[in-house]
Amino acid sequence: MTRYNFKTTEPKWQKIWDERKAFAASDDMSGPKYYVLEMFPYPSGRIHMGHLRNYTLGDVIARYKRAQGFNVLHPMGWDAFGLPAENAAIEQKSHPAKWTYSNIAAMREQLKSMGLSIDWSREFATCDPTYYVHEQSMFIDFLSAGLVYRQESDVNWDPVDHTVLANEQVIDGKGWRSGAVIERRRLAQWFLKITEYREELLDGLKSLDRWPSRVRLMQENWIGRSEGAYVTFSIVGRDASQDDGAVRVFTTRPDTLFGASFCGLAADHPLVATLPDEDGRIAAFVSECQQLGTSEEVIERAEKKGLDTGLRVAHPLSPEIELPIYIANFVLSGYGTGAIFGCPAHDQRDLDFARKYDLSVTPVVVPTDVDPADFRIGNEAYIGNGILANSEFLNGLDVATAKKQVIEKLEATGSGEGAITYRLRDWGISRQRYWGCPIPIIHCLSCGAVPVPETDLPVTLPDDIELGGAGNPLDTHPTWKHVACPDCGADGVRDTDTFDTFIDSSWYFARFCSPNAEIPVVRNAADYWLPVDQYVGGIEHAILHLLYSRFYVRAMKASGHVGIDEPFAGLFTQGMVNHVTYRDSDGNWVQPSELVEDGDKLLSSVSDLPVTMGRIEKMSKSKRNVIDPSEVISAFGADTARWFILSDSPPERDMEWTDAGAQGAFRFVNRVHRVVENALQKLPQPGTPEPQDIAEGALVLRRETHRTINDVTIAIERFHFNGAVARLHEFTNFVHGYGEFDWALREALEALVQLMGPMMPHLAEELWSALGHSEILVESNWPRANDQLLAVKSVTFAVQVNGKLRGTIDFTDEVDNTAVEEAARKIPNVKKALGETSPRRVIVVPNKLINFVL
RNA sequence: GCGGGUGUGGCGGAACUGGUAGACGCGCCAGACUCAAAAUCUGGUUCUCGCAAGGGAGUGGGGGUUCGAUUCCCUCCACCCGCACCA
Repeated sequence: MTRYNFKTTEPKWQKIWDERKAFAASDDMSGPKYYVLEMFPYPSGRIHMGHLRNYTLGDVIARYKRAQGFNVLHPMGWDAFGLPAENAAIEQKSHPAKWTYSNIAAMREQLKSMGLSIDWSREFATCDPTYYVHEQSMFIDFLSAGLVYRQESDVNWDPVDHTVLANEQVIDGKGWRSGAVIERRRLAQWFLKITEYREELLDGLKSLDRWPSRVRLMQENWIGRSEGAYVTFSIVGRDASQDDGAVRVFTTRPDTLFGASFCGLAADHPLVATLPDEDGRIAAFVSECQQLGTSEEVIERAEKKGLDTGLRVAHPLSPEIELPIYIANFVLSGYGTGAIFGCPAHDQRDLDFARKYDLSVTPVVVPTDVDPADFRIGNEAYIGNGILANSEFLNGLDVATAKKQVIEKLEATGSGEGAITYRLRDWGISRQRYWGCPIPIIHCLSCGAVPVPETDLPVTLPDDIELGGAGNPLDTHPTWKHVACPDCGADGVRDTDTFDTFIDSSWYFARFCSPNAEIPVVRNAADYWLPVDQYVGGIEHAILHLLYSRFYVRAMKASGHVGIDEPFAGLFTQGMVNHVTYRDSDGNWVQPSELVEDGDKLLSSVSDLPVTMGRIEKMSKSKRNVIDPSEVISAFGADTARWFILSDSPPERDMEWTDAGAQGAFRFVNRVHRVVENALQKLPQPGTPEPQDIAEGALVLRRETHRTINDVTIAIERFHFNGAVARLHEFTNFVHGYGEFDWALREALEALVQLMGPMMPHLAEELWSALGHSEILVESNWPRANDQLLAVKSVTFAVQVNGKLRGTIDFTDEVDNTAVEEAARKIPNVKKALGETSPRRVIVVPNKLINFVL
């Protein structure tokens, strides 16, 4: 018997699959389809463990569904535009396209070595003009559908490099390359009206029952719908009919209006600029607020601070009450109106603020079981439900009714109205960068922004560019942007921005349905294949990519490109791949490959210093705890890598990559090969009919086989791949003990090989062929469990006294409750525990357990 | 700060709708084979008391519901993730 040689076997089967086009999705659209998609990779140059995990998970599903008889679409492409290519090009004095395409070639080879069941004939890269031409034409479609507009918006501007920076390129307020202090600049940019679909996007989440609930929740929070009211406070001593005569606030708690003790303005609220500021105190406070940063986290965590503007507003419903206006650092300018009224008794931030500035705290909602006269607010705001008090006409009402009535009153007096606001803002898609899809617009002095005519598409990127200089290469290119206006023929200028790369990934799944079509999407192909039945990817895309894509298909539907609302019917979010970290005694990170054993100590081969093991962390270059999947594949084979990544950890959770685990998987690969090879001579020919008489021992094996088929099938359906792996281990151990019962043994081994096929496709193919099959495994059908063999024959009852286990009894056939009780009482241990007393109750759970309650 | 998640042997983890906690793997221990090692095979492995039969404790801590709780409820602790344009 020969040892299994993955080095020759794996490429052999990859070649055979390739030659047979085994994974090409069929054009015959009559049968049931299944579209499996993993998030396509950014071509960084090498695959990492995250890819290995992602594509293994997707491949298990794809292979399983194919065996179940589905017409499976499982494509692969490249999210090929983006900033890293530009950075690499600058560093290597090369061109982003060259870098990108050579990375694609390298990564394609690596992915192929994993043995994925991918239809490579549909591959494309988003940086290819044959892809992005459709993006440009759809942008023009969206423009005519009224889903696009242009507006000034803030960007991070690097005054030294004359360039716009992404947020991640701004470190401590300075440009990452130039080190210059970053300015906020307003540039005219294109926006997609995602807010037009906010209700639908929110509503649609309810239908996505095969999405993780936390992703739905994150999107829900992101959209941030809140019901409340606008309330206008007129400024004492100013003309309320003028813009600067009143403060308009948004509140979700209009019921607490009588508990208001101040108004707060965001630092960049328009009113702030109109305030007299002789001593510069306001300017100083505003700049302090702006330095705080803009993220919600920072603002919410910061100490609540304010500055009294000296202005007073009148309470809209009792004008005799006057409230101070503060500029407050915890008021967000981008949300609501950028102004609030503060009700300290019922909002923690407002309470912290009121205590600091000694403002009044009047409770207006009192818990039902407390006398209003006794209700005091300490250091915690009361945000619960209750009955209104100290609130004139609202007194005695519950919160919901009070909200309704106060809104009616505000509307009647013209000082406010009920409203719904959202946190979601429109999607700014202009990027002042080279390596992206050019925005197909020509700016003309007399005609304005004119779309490039369909016949002139694509607008391609110029190749002769200078990267790394000052400014955007498209803008500084001598000729590229100068073109005639398509409408009037006068001198025009191209839009020199490119699309946000999230646009590229917002419709690629639709393109895979008809990847070579002259139009973006062929309707009947899209109608058949979409939506994606199972999408697999990282949780890091929970909001942006997934929300943009959900919006994008709605926009595509509005312009007739597709007929669906939701792009991804099922979503699976995988966990990260972690690894222990090592540091030497100087604190330098040490790679696993640099470790040397010295007795029971570890040394670094680089520094010769002792090494200690640190935390288990996400693989990252900076912590030097990266394991290269390609090295694993060349050392142990793809099947081992796949098997290990599927075993142990549930796929949605973070997993730890360990060398020992990989070794264990490798041992199992060889063990399965050995177990099957050893049995081969004992087996009857494939296809031998089931014998009439079957020995009791063979029946036991058959029952185990069919239970395994059942368990593994259910485990795969539920994405419990670690459970499927464990079950196959168990079954292999079981089969290994059998040396006879040849017909049943063949049945068992065939099931084993088929069940492990989605996970270890090469070994499974090899053994399937060794078992004498002429057709390849991927063309065989998934095994079916025989219900008769699944039926429970023997059962074990747990016997408890007062919930404590005192013994077990086995029955070879079904029994009734009295028989169980009778048998249970005979167990010596039980007898002892029961003593002379008769139990108060006897609880019997069929086929499970009997419990005597004393 | 707000929102969400996780917590089970030495380790990764299993346990379907409340029903024998620790499947399966790693590691470790013992044995077989071997001149020896590796590989392989067999058995054991939650802690604790006990020679044993058997008992006690045990799923982050505390409390509750129940005949019975890893599972449901309350509360506390620890760690992790998200919170605006980065792929």
